[in-house]
Amino acid sequence: MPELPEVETIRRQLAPLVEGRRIEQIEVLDPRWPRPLAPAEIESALRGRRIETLGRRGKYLLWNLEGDLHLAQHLRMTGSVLAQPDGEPAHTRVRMLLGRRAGEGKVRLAITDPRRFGTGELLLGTDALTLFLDARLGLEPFDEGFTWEYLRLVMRGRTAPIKAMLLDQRRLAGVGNIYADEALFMARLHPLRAAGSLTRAQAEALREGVIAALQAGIDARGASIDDFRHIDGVRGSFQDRFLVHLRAGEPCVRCGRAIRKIVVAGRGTYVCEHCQPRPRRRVRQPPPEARPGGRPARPRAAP
DNA sequence: AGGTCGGCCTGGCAGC
DNA sequence: TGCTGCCAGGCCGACC
Repeated sequence: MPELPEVETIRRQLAPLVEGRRIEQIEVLDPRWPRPLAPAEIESALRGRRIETLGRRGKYLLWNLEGDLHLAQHLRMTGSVLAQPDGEPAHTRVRMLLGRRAGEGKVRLAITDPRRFGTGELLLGTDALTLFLDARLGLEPFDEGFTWEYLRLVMRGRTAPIKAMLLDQRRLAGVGNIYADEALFMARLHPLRAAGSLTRAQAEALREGVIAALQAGIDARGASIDDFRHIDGVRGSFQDRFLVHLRAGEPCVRCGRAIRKIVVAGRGTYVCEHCQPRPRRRVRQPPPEARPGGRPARPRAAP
């Protein structure tokens, strides 16, 4: 499923192909894709516009168009963007024809999405785009502001499992199920650990694990478990380098013990319970140095 | 108000 | 073999 590394891979491949071209034709075949707009509405808004830049924020692919118009595309679970496909790919939801650039031919694009969870939202103006994104997304993991302090700040007081917090896009943008498992393994943290219980050293390890897992995913041009494809239909290779994800029963690369599959936050979760020891109690109080500002303890309700 | 769960959606596959 | 039904999960809204 496209997470930050997969969307970034698409962006890097697609940007040099589409930037500077005009959307000559667009057909939105799935009425759910542009909601709340109707296909005809989004088609007429996009037709004839020049694509200035292709960006990314979290798992959103951002088509920045002339006239300060922005298309925030989300691939959700099974979306792909294919360039110059042979014929009509299966499950095509959007077709585009991009105009010529100096000395080059036109470019055909197909947005495919078997499960039809993907969306394309239209935003008029940079302010509207920023508002839209910031309401949904926390810091970018590669932003210099993503420090162990930030991590502990957004986790402070939380009793939900650390994995649930990593998957919460409003706290940290771009991490999904694959990279959460990989990052927690790298940091030697059990996914069920209460998010607010991390020590400074553990928060530092988690920050490094998140960045290392995402960078490894980008370097391998994403993970193709089933549906994710590059814009030329080629698969990514990160699925061959998973440390724990989808490796239930296989030996841990560090200790050799069998990796287990459990369910955390309703998601299939892979863990080495030797390297990532399971927490003893549900809630663990953070150590005193974990409470910057000395936030007073919340009074207990009378029984 | 934090935390959990169901719905969206369809291909793939286990089980009968 | 062919059918049924369950599972996968990012995100959002409903509910406790």
